Amino acid sequence: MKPTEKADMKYTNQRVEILDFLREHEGHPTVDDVYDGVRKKLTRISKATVYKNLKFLTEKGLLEEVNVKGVSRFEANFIPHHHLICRECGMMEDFNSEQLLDYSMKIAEEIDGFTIVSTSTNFYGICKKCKECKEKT
Amino acid sequence: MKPTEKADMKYTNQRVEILDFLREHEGHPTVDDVYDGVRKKLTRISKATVYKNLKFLTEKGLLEEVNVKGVSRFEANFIPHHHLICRECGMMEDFNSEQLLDYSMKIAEEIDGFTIVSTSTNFYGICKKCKECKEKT
DNA sequence: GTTAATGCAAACCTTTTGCAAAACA
DNA sequence: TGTTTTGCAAAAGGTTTGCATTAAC
Repeated sequence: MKPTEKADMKYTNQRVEILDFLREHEGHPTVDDVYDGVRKKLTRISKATVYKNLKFLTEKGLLEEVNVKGVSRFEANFIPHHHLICRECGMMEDFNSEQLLDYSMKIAEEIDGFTIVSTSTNFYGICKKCKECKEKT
Repeated sequence: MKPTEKADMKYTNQRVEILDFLREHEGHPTVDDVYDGVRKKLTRISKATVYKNLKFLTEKGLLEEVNVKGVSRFEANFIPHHHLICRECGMMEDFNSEQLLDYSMKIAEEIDGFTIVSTSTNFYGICKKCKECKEKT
């Protein structure tokens, strides 16, 4: 937990560990991933606490939430980026393109009646693994 | 139901009504929206049937599924497009930009190990309604 | 000391599943 | 007729909530 980010909230062990976990794991962890990870340090933490904190921290703007196939995933990454999403297995990977961000935001500026804060492009397709699997059959 | 689209499947009343409903309602209906809509014509349809068909039709490629705030929404719109999503109320609106699609697909072609089929950019922000609401307080 | 957060269990909501009956091709 | 689909109810996730206890400030 960096001292620079003193948001208006109580810094409980649970909250700090959840934030730290997400900052150390970039792979879009699910709630269960966070729960399992944090439980290694705080063995008595409850899943409800994880849920409550993930929601709280998302509302505070400290986390981003994405939903793939009905499951919430979280990230503490503040650099805007895009996603590669596999239509087969739901696998999700970050993908960076400064150009595309710039381009999207330029288009966003021209939209009326909607104040755009951020953009994110999802690239849907088939990942290497699933493609190889399919070719075998 | 257009006769041009004879996919390899049985055309039950339920299935046809679900497809027709989605073709007539462009506002990203939820499962419940579809259920309520279709039930006006087929009063005895079950929600399980709606679920099964939405999944089936999505796998057949006749529908697109998007997930906002943990709830699935469906569309029968085959023209690729983008979305304006309100961070406050979850409201979702279509947004078209041929330029952005072209640009994204051009970038997609350069991605290794992932076969990109389509792209979709989400513009996150605050809709007019929510903005006015917030300004009042 | 006051306020906010935790942990537990129960509740909730969305989605899936199993299976006998019915509908389609 | 053979196969797929339906409808019902039950189950299975994922997520939220209520409330007494505990921790933070």
